[in-house]
Amino acid sequence: MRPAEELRYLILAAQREGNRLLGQALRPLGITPSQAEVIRVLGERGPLTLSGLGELLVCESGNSPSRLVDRLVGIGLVRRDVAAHDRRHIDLSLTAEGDDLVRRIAEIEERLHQSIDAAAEGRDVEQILGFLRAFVGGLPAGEALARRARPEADPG
Amino acid sequence: MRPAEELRYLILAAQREGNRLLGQALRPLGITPSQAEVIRVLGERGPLTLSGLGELLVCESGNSPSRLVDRLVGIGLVRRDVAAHDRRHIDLSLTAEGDDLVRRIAEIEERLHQSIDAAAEGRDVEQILGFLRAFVGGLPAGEALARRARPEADPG
DNA sequence: ACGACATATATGTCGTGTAATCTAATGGCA
DNA sequence: TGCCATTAGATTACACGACATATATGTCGT
Repeated sequence: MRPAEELRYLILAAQREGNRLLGQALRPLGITPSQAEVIRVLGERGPLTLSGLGELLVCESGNSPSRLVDRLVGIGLVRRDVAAHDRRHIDLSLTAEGDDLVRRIAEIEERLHQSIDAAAEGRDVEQILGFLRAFVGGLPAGEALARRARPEADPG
Repeated sequence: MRPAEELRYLILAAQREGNRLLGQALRPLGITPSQAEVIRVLGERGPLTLSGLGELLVCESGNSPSRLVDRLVGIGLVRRDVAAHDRRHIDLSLTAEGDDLVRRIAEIEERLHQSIDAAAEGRDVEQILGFLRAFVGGLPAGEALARRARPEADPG
């Protein structure tokens, strides 16, 4: 198997296993990894419109994250209000209950990040970051992440 | 954003965008990326039982890939026969039509691999491979890939 | 009023994880 | 030998996520 193919499958495997581990860790909170991403983004950048949120999410890159948000509204973690100045827009913000989760999510994610650090131990992380940034650069999910990780550089 | 977190999201972004690109490229063949993985594995290692196939798939890690295979049987690319010696087992093999697809899939994947090579240009691929292998080592999807990439080392 | 465009929602298909269930084979034991 | 519990393999149901597409609705320029 040529290196590029192994790399492709390794990325698939890492994403799937990481998501599975995170899902198990988040289960006591009653939310999924994608839902946790929404809550964390709203906690840091909220309030946002639906499409504004979509531009910051790595999951659910292409479309508006309507259904994802619907479930969070359904379980009382997110509030959605029609914007006064433009009724096409939806203002999304965390409820008090959602706000409480932000910190607990961050703690759970931190444990995952520590296992990532362990795998990166003794390796040149810049090589890895550079490769992945080059691959996703210009693509929707990559741009969303760039807006999250380097918000000042956002020309939009 | 700390490096481990960016790494996590970069892996998510790369997997999603790569899968999206591959899905578009495979669309003319009428199959999805996961289905393509099944066909390539059956082409190289078939015939296999359902659980034997499951042990070689990076997608669909935990369970038997019944549903995935069902769709391939439905569109006439895979044949399933109950094993004579043990009726719990299912023997899976490619139909002639499925066999024809193996090469065309390989060609499409090759173009994706070239864009992976482009992103890896000038970078130490061993650093990247090492990190990802360490992260998924011991986890189901990582083991499946190890059996694929390094079949001789499979201890059974 | 009309059309172009942006925004929001709805839907269909597929993929994936979990868990429960079904069936077939196996092994222990009277 | 016959019975039963256990194990293995496969299937199914449910929920969520993701991509593509279609549709409805609102805003703005003309």
